[in-house]
Amino acid sequence: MLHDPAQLDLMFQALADPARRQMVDRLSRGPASVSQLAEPLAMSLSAVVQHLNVLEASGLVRTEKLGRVRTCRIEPQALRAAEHWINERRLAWERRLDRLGDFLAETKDEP
Amino acid sequence: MLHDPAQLDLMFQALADPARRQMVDRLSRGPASVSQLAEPLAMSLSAVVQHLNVLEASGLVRTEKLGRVRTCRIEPQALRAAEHWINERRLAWERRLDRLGDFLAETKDEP
DNA sequence: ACAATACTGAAGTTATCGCTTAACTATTGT
DNA sequence: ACAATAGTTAAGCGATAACTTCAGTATTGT
Repeated sequence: MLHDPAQLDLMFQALADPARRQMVDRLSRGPASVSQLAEPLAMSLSAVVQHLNVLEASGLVRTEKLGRVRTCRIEPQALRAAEHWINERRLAWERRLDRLGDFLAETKDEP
Repeated sequence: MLHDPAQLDLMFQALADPARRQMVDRLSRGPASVSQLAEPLAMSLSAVVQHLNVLEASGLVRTEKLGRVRTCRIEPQALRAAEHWINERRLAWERRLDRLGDFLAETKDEP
């Protein structure tokens, strides 16, 4: 259920923005509140919340609110899905190159 | 030289569009001309060329023109760089979880 | 030489993005 | 009770993105 093309779309779109990638990077070192995520970013808290919503909609980040603080954490399964998409394409290409190499090697010294 | 944040930015931005991912997908099965790339896409050839330029600027695709046909192929190194970025963040998170698990296991049955 | 092919480039349009400000709600600390 | 903290929501705005059409340029096949 993670290969849903619509979800993949949201994930890559989410990763396309440098601020959002910075947020993911921060979260890869551990959970954080919204203000903690915002702290290194040169933009309003409001803007950060909007980025966070994009990340959450994409499935890359999950958040949980306790009292007045919203704690955010990475969803590794979603990261894995994006990773997997790229990996499959790259491997398909590289396997193709290998087969081509074999073919050339076999054909080289023939009658 | 592949971890240049600007290049990473271009790559993720390039992958954010479904049409461009479809083009990358097609190219993962082997080189193709611009028209071949355009064929399954419901848009003008001109639009495809624009997408292709984005892909090329990002380093994900390399093209070469012979006569009147431009042949496009995937650049696996660039794909690997994007893959790597995601992988590092995911692993950082998972290692963190592991350490946390170890800590809890050690602390569990103590005086 | 002429027509068809395979792009290329510019201009214009519409929609979406990434922000800002401002006003608001809910929780917590004194 | 009051103020400070933490986040939310809506409106608006300028910039960019994803197209379109149309007019052009090389190349190639007949």
